[in-house]
Amino acid sequence: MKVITIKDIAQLANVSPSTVSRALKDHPDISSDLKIKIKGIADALNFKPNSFASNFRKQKSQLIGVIIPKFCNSFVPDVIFGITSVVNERNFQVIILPTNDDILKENEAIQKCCDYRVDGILMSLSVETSNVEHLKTADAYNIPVVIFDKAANTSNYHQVVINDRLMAEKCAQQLINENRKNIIGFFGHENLAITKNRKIGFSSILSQNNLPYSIEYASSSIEAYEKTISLIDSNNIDAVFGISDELLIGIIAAVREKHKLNEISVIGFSDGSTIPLLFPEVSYVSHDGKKLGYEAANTLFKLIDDNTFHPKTNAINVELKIGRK
Amino acid sequence: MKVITIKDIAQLANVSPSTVSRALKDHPDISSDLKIKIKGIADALNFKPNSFASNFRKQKSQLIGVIIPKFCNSFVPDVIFGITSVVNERNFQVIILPTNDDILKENEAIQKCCDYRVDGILMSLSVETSNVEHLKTADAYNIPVVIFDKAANTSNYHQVVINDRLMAEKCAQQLINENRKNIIGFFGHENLAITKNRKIGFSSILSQNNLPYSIEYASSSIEAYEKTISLIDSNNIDAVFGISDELLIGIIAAVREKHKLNEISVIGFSDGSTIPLLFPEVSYVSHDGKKLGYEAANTLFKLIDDNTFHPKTNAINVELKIGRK
DNA sequence: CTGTTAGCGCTTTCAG
DNA sequence: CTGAAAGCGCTAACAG
Repeated sequence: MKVITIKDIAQLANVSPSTVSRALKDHPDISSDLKIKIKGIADALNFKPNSFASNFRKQKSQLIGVIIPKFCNSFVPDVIFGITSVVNERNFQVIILPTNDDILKENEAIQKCCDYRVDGILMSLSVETSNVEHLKTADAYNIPVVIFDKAANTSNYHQVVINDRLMAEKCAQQLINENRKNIIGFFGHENLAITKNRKIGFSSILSQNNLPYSIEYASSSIEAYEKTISLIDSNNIDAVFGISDELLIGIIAAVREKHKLNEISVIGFSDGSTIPLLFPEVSYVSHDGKKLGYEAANTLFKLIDDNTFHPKTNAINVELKIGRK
Repeated sequence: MKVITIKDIAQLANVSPSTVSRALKDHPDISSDLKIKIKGIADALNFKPNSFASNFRKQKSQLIGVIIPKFCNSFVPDVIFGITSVVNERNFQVIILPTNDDILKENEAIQKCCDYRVDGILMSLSVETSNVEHLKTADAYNIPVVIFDKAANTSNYHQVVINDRLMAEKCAQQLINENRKNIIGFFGHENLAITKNRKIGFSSILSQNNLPYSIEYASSSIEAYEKTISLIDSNNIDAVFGISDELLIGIIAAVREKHKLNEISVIGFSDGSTIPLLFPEVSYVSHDGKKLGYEAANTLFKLIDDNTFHPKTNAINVELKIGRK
């Protein structure tokens, strides 16, 4: 079956292609009679404009590039869902480029976005990324960028993050309120601003209160699980903080296996999709990925619509939900 | 900063744009001296071909449309991850179009894929979709389609699914081996082939063995949780089957709250990302989303490369992992 | 081996 | 109010 173009309609209507183009987008210059006629023909033939061609002509792709390290857990998919909702609303499409936490792939992804002439980039940094120099490529193509979630501590780009430090402080404060005395904190990769900021918040409050605590690192559920198991065996811990759903799952698995769910307080950052229903005793900072996605995408569109908009870091509000004991 | 085009390079090299185009893609007609010269200039100017333009010219987008109902859980993201790996490997990009389980949006999504002239469509059906007539649109544009996971029971499209019926049979058989007598099965939306097939498998084995069982439906963790709570209160159930991670989480939460984890056997379909670590006592059919994604994307590329390839439904192998008691 | 030319489908001045 | 013509950046016949 042949795909209909503007030319075909023009021939049938005995007008020029430009007239068809104008009529179909309700250009005021075209008489309403002609509009009706042309639209009738277009409908009859089931004409759909080739958005590829029109975007090419307009030198915009109507594409937003989303660069992420991984799909892990439900947080990232939630963010993507939030982004996609906003982006589709504006009749753009999202292309997703995972970097697998590899800075080389991150570079390639930025380049791909430029090759595809995306109209904007949303990016969450890989653990290997300590500066954002490689985004200069996007600048050269005048593509606006918003960094979300895994951000840089200093950057000249817009950033949408959650208030990591403050919320980690609240977690620590909660453990103090519960009168915990022997606290462990599990964190992710040290390169990431979210690790740094959450660690600062967590540590500072405990130090101020002269409470002993120790810092552990883990990069998977299993690792967090194994470390927690041995910590429970060797120390008399009474509280564990986990920086993400992934680590919390390992921590909880270990605490449950050791039958310590009533004695050890577990707290951390979670999207609230799984843990609260299964373990209502766990307290968590509910970081809603969708909300972050909405915010990041909206910020990007502000930038697309008005490139005089000034770069800033925008922390969205999240809540600490106290577990039921 | 100006974006470099082939023309710029042609001027600097004193050759025609077509020569540049050919030289850059190692066309055998071009002398190697000239190739070196042209590539040198291109590198020096940091030229990157506008893939948008070249795709337009070649009438291909290098885009694969992925139409999914939701992002829920980690299964779908895993599938997308699998798809993206294969697709990126081939230098294509993925665009994701969520339908939110709405058949109207599904229609729109198909149309969007056509508008964007994607080179292939991977699609998982919405719960509202009972036939695949609307895919005719894609046929009209000669866009190959592969349906994955949430498939139609009869269709003329390629399908990549897991062997739902067989694996549900194995689950039922496992409960029989465990000598369970009072079994509940939780299923999702009745429209979906995966529900139908898993229900048939589950029911047939239990019926054959003259075991009583009852069928429940739930569309969220909470619903499964609430129904399980009241079933435990009112019946003397000793086993619960759940069709997905989402339902299993609700079921497990209820069983745990009622302190019945040792008495009630829980079994179902899961991606194995969360449940096994937290609840090693649960048996599950490990349906690996990545594998499904790889398979679906590879099938699509076979179709793109060779459109004489015949439609068929391809069930990938999965495994039942028995929980530790 | 290299250049000329036309054109992918659409939009948008410019001219009438 | 409508048409003619140019062009987005690249590719590929065709010609030499």
